[in-house]
Amino acid sequence: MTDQNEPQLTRIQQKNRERILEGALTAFSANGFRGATIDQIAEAAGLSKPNVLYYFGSKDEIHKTLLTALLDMWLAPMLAIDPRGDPLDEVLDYVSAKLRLSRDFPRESRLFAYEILQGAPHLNEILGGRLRMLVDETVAILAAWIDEGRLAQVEPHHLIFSIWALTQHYADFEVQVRAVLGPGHDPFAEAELYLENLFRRMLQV
Amino acid sequence: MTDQNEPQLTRIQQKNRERILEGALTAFSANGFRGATIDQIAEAAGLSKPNVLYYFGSKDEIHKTLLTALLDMWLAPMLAIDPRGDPLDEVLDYVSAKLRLSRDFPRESRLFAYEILQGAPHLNEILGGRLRMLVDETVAILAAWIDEGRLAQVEPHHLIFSIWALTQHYADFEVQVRAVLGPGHDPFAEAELYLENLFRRMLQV
DNA sequence: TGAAATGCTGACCGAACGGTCAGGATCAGG
DNA sequence: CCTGATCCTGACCGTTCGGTCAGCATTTCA
Repeated sequence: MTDQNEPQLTRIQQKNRERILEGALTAFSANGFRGATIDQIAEAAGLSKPNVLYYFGSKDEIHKTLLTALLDMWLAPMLAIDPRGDPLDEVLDYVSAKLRLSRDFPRESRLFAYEILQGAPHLNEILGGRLRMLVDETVAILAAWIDEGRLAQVEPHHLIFSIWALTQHYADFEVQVRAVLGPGHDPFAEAELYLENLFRRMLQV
Repeated sequence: MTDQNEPQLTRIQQKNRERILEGALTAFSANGFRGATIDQIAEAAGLSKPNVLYYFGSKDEIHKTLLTALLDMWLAPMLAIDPRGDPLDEVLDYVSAKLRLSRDFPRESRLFAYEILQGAPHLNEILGGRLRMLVDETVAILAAWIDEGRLAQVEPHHLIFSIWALTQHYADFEVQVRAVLGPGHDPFAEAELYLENLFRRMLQV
């Protein structure tokens, strides 16, 4: 039972669609949806503009495809939280994993940031649907831990928000972070230490 | 010695420039620089497009004027940190003030977010210049407090980043926050409690 | 090997956009 | 009331952009 949603793509289709999405990720994350042009995407992908539109019907479709394809990667670390694990370790692992995503996939982070800033025109139903359900499950786990006295009393929704905010900040506002720190700093390495300290202090009972 | 940088504006100039900046703030914060059009700005300001360009030479000039005019408001709470005050109170007051800015001026917050995401093309020299100096001063205050044992040992730069990240998140990602929380929540009121708790736990010695 | 399917492109289109300009309306103040 | 400065606009311009299309090239597979 392999995934047959997109009925078999040819070798060329597979390669070129991938190239386009890769180029589009660079373009969209650098300039936002309206700021990026199909020509930019085409050049980054090494294809002609009409050829890009041969594989994806419109600029919008490329954008939508990118966003939905990336959502899973973005949400995966939250799913990895194990209700049977040690509460503090689980949260700290989540923070660490999310920070690594920011470090290794800043373009993806910025893509989402643009989308949410814009008012999430493409993700609106997902935010209030799948994402909200996923968060609710995680909130339930956290609430149980707190009830059992294994985690300090904090509001679980906002705990999650704070993890998102703090980790994504280092990708989305990287320019600012680097400018303020000046040269000779490794923002992500420092953030790792700082955030572990922060959440440890806040969540230890 | 009144501020005479802009040699006296007429009554009409003053009113219309203000209208344009107000309309531009709405347009830019909703769609980003490239996403906003001069026509949109003109309509929001209740003026014709050529008239907008009569007061500001270009779209870019409007944007730049907005950004620099807003910077002071945005940085003011950090300047209000008093080295002679109680360390924890001072930090918590700063957090609270910054969160109020997010609540009351979300458009301004989003405007900056777009600018930084873009790579800060208009603010680059400010980020590494005035902002960095301002942060360095605040860092010095925080470091002194930490040295004196009046604040827990945390890296001051990243403390400031975390305040920015956590407070701005509620303005910039408001759509996501509301979607995940669902109806019947007051994100900012909850955030106030949560963040005070967070920073109190983290910073108390 | 040949023909059908797939892949690709140059040229082009219409709309949107930033910006200009000539000239008319309005206002300030002597 | 007159005049010069300020204010405002319709019409227009060149460019950019998303998207189309006719037709040629290449690949696939029987």
